[in-house]
Amino acid sequence: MTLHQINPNVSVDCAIFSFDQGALEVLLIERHAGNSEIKDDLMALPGNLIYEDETLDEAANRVLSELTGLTNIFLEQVYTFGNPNRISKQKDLDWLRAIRASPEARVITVAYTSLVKKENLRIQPSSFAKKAVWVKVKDVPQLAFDHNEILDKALDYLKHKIYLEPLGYELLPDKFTLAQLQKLYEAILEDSFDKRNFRRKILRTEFIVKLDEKQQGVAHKPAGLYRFDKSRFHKI
Amino acid sequence: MTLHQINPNVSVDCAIFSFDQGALEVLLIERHAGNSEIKDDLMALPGNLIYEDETLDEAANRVLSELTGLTNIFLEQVYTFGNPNRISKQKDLDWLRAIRASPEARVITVAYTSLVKKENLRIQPSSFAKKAVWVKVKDVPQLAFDHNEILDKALDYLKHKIYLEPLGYELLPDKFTLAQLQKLYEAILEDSFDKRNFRRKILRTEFIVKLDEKQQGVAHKPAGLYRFDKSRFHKI
DNA sequence: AAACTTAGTGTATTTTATACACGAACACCA
DNA sequence: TGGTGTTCGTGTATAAAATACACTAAGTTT
Repeated sequence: MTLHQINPNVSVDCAIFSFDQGALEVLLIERHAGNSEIKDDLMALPGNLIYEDETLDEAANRVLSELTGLTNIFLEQVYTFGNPNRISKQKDLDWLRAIRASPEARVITVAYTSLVKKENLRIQPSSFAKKAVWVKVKDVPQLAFDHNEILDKALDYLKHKIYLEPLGYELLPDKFTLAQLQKLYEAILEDSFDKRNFRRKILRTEFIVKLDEKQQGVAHKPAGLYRFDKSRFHKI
Repeated sequence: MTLHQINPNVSVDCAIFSFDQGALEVLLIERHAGNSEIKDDLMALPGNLIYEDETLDEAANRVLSELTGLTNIFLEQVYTFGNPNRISKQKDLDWLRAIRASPEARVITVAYTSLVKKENLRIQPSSFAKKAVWVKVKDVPQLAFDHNEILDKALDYLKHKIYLEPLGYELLPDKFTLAQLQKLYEAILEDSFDKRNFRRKILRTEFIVKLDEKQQGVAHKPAGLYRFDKSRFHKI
């Protein structure tokens, strides 16, 4: 392992979303400051200082991977937060003193976001993440630093983005029902839609294609399964 | 004047747009490194390192004001650029050595953008800006650092944003014709539209309202003047 | 076989997008 | 003063998209 010099003034934070049982979730870590005695610490978005020799995108991937074990995630930059007093809660100050070489340094942070299919993932916290947990967005508690604000911005970004691209498939299993897809849209946009109109609109696009398969093991009429056709999408 | 500590790792850059004679323009500065002998230097977007005790938004406003004299501009954050080798052109290195305390420091930069009505402005370059000039976006030459890339990103941001809000009025005089507005949309979106359909769409919104006045001094049928009604807009 | 639950579908109406061409108003010039 | 040049300003028909709305079908469970 090579040594890297750390830039004390710039960090990245990642808001990673998944979708489970009709609700949006975000990945949070429980901080763990080695042998310090901080109790009941705040949860946080995975994030850390960047190295001098990596791009911001690379930093986001590395930090996410170090803290949660997630690799090869396509992260997108959302916004940069640089309020000089974004580090002011006592628990944050205590924590920085426990783990940082320059705990007093002003840090501006570049927020990244991504969508993942929870089912495929094995999360393996390490570094200063004691645990990494999925928390329903509706149930997110007070977080470290300005991470609640970062989370809100990432959610706004999602809302805008879903108008431009069919994000759905990034959060759902490879085979999914239209009801699942509709619930996902409803969760992201915090709205609800008419089933017939939603289906018409989705199927008009022609890159959500029907499979010759049905849902299994449900106590009612099974729904047909669909998949996202990437090649058809990229043609447009 | 109070003294401020400079953060050597973080800068802001501003892409300020205006509209004149049917073309989009961007404000560039000619760099001026005191008594150094750099010749034929590259032009740049107005930008500089931030102070430790200001927010990023404040920094963008201050820097813009110091370099160009523009004040009270509503700047919006666009994107953050942090490639470790974004400073690699010889002219940029020479210039940093002439003006910076830590010329070798890695700098990540937060890009901001705004739209201004050129007619109302008096531009007064100072600090290390020898001159500040409006350059047609189509004619922008090679710029310092990664400023061409920043400019492109700001233009993309504009294109997206004009779908969401009627940006037009920020770039046009208070009273304007629909033909001017249409040219503005065409310049930003790099497209052209049917006059009747464009008018219909604009007037449907109800916050572009007709005045009881006509264009003066043109050698043809004078166009009616319109204005943007902010209060009607904010109701929606 | 009846009850339960979600799946899946069609039609009518309104709104928005697109395509397209000509007379009207004014300034200028001969 | 009448003709020329130039941009202004408008209407209609067609297609596409958005919205509102309710019942039968296909399975499982009891």
